[in-house]
Amino acid sequence: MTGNSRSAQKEISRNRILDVAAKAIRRDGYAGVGVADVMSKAGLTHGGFYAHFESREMMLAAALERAGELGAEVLASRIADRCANGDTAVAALVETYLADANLASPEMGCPVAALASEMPRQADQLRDASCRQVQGLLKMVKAALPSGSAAAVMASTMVGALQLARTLGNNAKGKAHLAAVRKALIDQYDIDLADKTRR
Amino acid sequence: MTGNSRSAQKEISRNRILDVAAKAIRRDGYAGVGVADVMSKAGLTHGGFYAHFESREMMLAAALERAGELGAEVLASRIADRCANGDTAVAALVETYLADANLASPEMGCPVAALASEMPRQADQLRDASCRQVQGLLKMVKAALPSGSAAAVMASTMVGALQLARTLGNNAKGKAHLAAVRKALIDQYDIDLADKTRR
DNA sequence: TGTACATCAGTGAACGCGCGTTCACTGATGTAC
DNA sequence: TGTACATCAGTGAACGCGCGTTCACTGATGTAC
Repeated sequence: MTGNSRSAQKEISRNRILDVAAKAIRRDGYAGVGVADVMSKAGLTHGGFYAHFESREMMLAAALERAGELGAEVLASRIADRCANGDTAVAALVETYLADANLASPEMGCPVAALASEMPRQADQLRDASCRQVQGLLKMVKAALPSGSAAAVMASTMVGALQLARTLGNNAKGKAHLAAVRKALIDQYDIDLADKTRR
Repeated sequence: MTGNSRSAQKEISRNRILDVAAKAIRRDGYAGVGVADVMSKAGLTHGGFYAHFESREMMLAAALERAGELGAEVLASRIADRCANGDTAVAALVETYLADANLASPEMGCPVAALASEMPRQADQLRDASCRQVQGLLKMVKAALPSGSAAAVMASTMVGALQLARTLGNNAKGKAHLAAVRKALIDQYDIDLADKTRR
């Protein structure tokens, strides 16, 4: 039976582990996340880990997927709010993805921005999962753009901008970088639209 | 005396270690680089490491600096070649930084692209060194752009594009991503220049 | 110039610690009769 | 309904391994006389 209170409890535990891990990988990177730490933050002991996951790597892949879902949810709802307030889709996307608040809390944000430079180095399963996250991000950006063709640039710019800003620091330097990129992207899209109108 | 053959030999060793490490961090990330591995690839045993560096982290910081120098050299010479062949500065930068060849060999390329998502997580010394690399990249990009203001976007885009492409893989998907970004960036700068002429 | 001594780059064994993984066990939940 | 047994999520100790770091030692190079 699948509706057991035992198996229901187990699934609750698994979900708690994944929520903890989804934050952990974005905050500390794949390499910074340990089995014992995740388990203890989920209120469990490390011994039980392998009842939930085949290996640490499988857990990381599942955590990445979870992080992608959570990140996309947050992003989508904030973008919807901004659009409801009159922003264009592009402006809403840029202002949300590159918000100053994301400097301080990578663990709540986009896993691609948090992990991109580690992604190409992972073993098959985790690497494939990472690749899917990138494709998901590209798809999401494509949906927000007037012309689909520029999605590769827009996604690359946003991911890169967040990473560079985070490296510069959660301070004036980092914020100035984000602000410059936000402004340039939005201005550029205004010009693009104007351009198209002119032609 | 500093001109000793002993101390000269030591400096040669230190340089060999740094060259090895500068490649290693770009290929395997900070987290993937071990003291023993670097030393053995430099033709030494691990015991001698601490005669050259105070700690693993100090070595990583020095290796990052070395990687930045080497990466900038390679970049500058290829850009100069392209400019000599008639490319604009922007086109030369974009085509060089986002060349397909960089997909396969991060260990020869820009350390910021190879390490950006790990950078914000490092301890003080390494983090500061990482920050300086980002600033160096921004400066370099600024020098190649017609209007300095867009350097933040251009640098972010190039770093992000290379990371996303590497995650997509050294295959058709990754190459298509790079090609899309190259084309869009160069087209955009043509438009920008035309725009400025018009006004 | 030659000899005795000092220096020091590099060696290789050992250390301690953290981490992924395993496993015997526990006790609460579910099942059979 | 109650009792005996089976299941299984989670516990906690132990394992083996890798890695950063330390240290006594070696042998080649440099110095003093």
